[in-house]
Amino acid sequence: MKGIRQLAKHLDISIGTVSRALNDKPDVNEETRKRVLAAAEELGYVANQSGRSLRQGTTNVIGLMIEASQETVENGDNFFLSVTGGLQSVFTRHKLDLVMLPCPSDEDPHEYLKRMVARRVVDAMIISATQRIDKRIDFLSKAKIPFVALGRSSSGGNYPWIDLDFEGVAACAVERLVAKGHRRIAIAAPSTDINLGYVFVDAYRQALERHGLEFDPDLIIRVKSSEQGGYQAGTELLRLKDRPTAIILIYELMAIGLYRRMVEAGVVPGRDLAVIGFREEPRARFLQPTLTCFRLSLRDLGTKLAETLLASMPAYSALYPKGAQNTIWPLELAPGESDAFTITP
Amino acid sequence: MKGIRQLAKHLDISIGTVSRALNDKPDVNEETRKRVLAAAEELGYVANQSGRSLRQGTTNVIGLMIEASQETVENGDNFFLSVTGGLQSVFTRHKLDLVMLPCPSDEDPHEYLKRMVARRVVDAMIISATQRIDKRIDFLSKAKIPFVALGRSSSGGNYPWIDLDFEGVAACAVERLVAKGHRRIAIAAPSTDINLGYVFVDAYRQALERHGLEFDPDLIIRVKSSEQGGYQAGTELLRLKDRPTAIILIYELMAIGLYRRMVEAGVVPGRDLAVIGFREEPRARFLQPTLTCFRLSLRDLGTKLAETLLASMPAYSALYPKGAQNTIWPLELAPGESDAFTITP
DNA sequence: CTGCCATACAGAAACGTTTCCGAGAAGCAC
DNA sequence: GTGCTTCTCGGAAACGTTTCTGTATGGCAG
Repeated sequence: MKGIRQLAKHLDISIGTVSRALNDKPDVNEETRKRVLAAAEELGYVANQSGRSLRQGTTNVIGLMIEASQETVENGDNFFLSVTGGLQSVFTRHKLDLVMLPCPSDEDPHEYLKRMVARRVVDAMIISATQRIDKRIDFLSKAKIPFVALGRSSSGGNYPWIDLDFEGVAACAVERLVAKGHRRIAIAAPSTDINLGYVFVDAYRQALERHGLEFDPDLIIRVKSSEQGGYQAGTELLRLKDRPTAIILIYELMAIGLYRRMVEAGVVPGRDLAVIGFREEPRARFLQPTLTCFRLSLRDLGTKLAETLLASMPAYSALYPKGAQNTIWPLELAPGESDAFTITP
Repeated sequence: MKGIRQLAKHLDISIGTVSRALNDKPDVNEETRKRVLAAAEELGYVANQSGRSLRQGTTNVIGLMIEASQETVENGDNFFLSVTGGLQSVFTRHKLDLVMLPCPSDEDPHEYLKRMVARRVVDAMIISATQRIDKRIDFLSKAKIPFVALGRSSSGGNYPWIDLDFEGVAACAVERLVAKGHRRIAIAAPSTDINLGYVFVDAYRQALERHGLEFDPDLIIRVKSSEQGGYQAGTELLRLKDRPTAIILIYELMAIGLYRRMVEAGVVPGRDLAVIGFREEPRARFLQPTLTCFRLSLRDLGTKLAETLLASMPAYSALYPKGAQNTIWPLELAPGESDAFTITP
């Protein structure tokens, strides 16, 4: 005989009363409640989660699914750790715990998700790295499991998501460069398999057209989102005839590699080539000349994710009014020296 | 009425038999088992984890605790994701699931651990970023919760841990440099608060003494384990009178910053200064000249961690014989060009 | 036919918790 | 005294699963 029963016997009180006392339910004398709390503290009693979950049909655990994709591992940034900080700042207010669920690389992410959800180990899910067509979204919608996605997708119709403001960033970057007289603006981006590689480049194209500039497919340099990719992008850039005078990097870590390649070729970033990076990256912060880039708080993004998720959960939706369930997350321009290069006609 | 009961009714069989069929227990006709499995697949039945945990007293979940500590953040996500790959390769064989438990930065890691364990949400724990004195280890030992630690500690007496072979690496690096004629060998390391900053430098000192070289405290450059730290280390190095001819970097990411500082000063790594990095880091892989460093497979480290843990769990110890429960994980020298610089007397 | 074993299944208890239902006691108005 | 709340608590059911115990069946030896 363990658990709440022992605690009840120790207090000579029924287990029902003990349970109500511990869970801040009414129908329990204030003095009794104090006695119970004191005894629980003294005996180190903590409710068994399995029993509670079984009875309540809820686990009070939110899952953050993580794919150990090639890209994630290679980039090796603190993306998830930073986001979890924001998530937890919200969840702890509601006694919800966050667990990160790493999908084994040899298991289909969709199957993994199904397994985790079917076993009822979490109440709700946060998924990221969404594909343009993502079976997980269809599944979660149909199974009526509360979830929120970091990233848009064409799947599933209307569902809660948050995504970065690629359009805004691309427009801002292009406008800034055009204002400095640039006409041939290259862009380094990953392949179109990845949603970002598609959406961002499309936004770039639209921005160009708004400024009456022709869209030259040669100026799209498809490389990996890494330092090495940046180095390769530099090589590609140097090879282009009628060389561009500016380049937009879709992932800022590329800047480190690009700088290296430029220095090797005697091209000085900021003086001979304007460079703008997309997302702020701590490791690129010490570059000289400093990089013009777009900044966002991953922690704040995390809190917004959490709030969006809770708003979609019946038990919490009262506290987090169900406004727009989709958010385009804005980024802030952080001007640096890397795009100082100005074309004077 | 849901779950196994519905499945049993659908098959017109008792729930006991269904349960045994699903769990590969004896006392069930082979044909019946097939029928049950087929029906479960058809109806999409998956056992509710709460019910199962409650009955069995076991959750089949292993927790990997993650602290958003200084060191962790610098390592980045890829460190843990690589390790989880190895962990899961073992766990999946036993139908164990891995969850990562990120300790909120505003909660005491020890309290967080206690909470997770007391609620019986995991059967066992993997902890990392161990402190020289670590309350978690004492707690887990006393509570008889199976666990394994990545990193040594002075706490808790005899407990299962795995740690990297700092001594071996320091000895090998020093020996290699001494053989090339170097006499003044600097080392860039984090502060002694971090276990690594203490143990590694101590091993370096011992290695020097074995070769009859004097230990000069000025040659210990205390910087952060980051690119920026490497850059600072470069500045410090250049300032030293009787400048060292070689430097050992305790974290390879420093090399990127160090290289930059050296190039700025007209010092060519590998030609004018010998450089050896401690741990291989994908982000530093493209450096020129290539870095001499020590390599380890994080994935293999993960499998060893998992095996060590399972060996300490009664339910699995038969399969993973309890050998030495402590492992000094060896690293492999990956020779590059960065330490080609040789002193000829 | 009896006795005995092995096989295959049904039935029920148990895991620890929450929550529903009912009831005793006390207070108050009539 | 009766009737009606209000407060506090005890008892028991329920959550979904695993596992223990019992039992019917059939085969086989005696």
